Amino acid sequence: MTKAKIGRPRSEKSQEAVIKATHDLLNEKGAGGLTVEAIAKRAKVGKPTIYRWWPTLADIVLETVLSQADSTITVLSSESFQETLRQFLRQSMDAINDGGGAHLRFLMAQAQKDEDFQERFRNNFTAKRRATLKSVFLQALERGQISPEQNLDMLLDLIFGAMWYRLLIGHAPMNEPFADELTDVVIRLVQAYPELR
Amino acid sequence: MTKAKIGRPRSEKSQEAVIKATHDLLNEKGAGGLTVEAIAKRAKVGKPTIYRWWPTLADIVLETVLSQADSTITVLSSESFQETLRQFLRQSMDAINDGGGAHLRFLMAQAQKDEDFQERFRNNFTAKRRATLKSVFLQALERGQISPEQNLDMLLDLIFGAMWYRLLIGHAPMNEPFADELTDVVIRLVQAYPELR
DNA sequence: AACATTCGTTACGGTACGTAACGTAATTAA
DNA sequence: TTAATTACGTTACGTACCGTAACGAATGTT
Repeated sequence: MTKAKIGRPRSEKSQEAVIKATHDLLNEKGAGGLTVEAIAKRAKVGKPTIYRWWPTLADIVLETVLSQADSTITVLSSESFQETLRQFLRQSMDAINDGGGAHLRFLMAQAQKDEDFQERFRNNFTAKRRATLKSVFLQALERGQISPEQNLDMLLDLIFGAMWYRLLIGHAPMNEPFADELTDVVIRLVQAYPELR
Repeated sequence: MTKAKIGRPRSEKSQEAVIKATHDLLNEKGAGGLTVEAIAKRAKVGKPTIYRWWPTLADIVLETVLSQADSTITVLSSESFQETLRQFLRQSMDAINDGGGAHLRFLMAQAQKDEDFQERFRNNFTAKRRATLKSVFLQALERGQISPEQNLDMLLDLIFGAMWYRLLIGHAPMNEPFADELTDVVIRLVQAYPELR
């Protein structure tokens, strides 16, 4: 309980206003055009207040993403492995299409220009997403639903890689057919040892 | 032959100096810190000269990449499909490790903030890389080396996606074991119909 | 010789950055 | 109640880079 702190407490109202303004600006104007000053103006908050709590513009966006991605994407592991995977991929893509794509694209872009932020992004977002999906595979392994000799990290690179690649390049949509096709490919991969069946 | 133009011709010396300065700055200071003014200063070239020939900083980097990626990565299709694919992936990763990684990371970052450039990047780089690898698959199909019912575009998303993902996130190295492992996964995928053998 | 185009230099207005200084507001400790 | 502490929003500042304009000099064609 580290509650009893001295001095004026942080304004939750301002914090939420910053998060909301960031969210709205990203969806309206895209990854370009997002600036600290625009956020401050929109949120009716002082610039120094923003810099007091967030080291970087990208960290605001990261918090914006974390404050909702955690709640929207849940793993329902009650059904078959194939269905669990399919739902995970569909949910991920839905979250991107429903106003999360601009956020992720901005984060990935900033990670390329700021090494320190790249690490925070990796530890606070990417690693957690990987861990979530990895647990799905591990559960399937325990249940004997997939063949045991898998390089799980390679599988994660393939799955998340394909999604990120589509999002970043923009050559094809992130829709349900893609989610289902990706599911089928993975299923084919993890059952690729017919002699074990 | 559109050669005979009136007026002072474009200075090849300045053009090459810009390309080289961009290349060096990217390798020395990374994707951050690269600015038009830094390039102009280093190349001993006027800023207006740069803006006359390149619409955007990213377009300079794109030309820098194209001026060498085209020559360094070649497909040798003489051997087996597996060997051809393995060599393609190894060459791609070698090019990234030998001073192309910062370039590509910068390009991908800019593509997220500039829609117009994203399209140029897609058409002039990504699409060509995809076409090159696709031709490898098509040749293997003609030769009967891989099973026919493949969604080639999905395969390309998986392969390029995994490589980009590793490069951008930076959670694991782009080395030969990764190239070989990726090769094996793809081989397993395209031969996943044992009843056809 | 006349013309056209590019060259590098210098200078400019504009935008966003990140911080400092200020007085005010809110909370805790004495 | 008063003092101490921390956060707030406003304003202002210097810095960096942007993209363009203006200029005279350089280099080519006709």
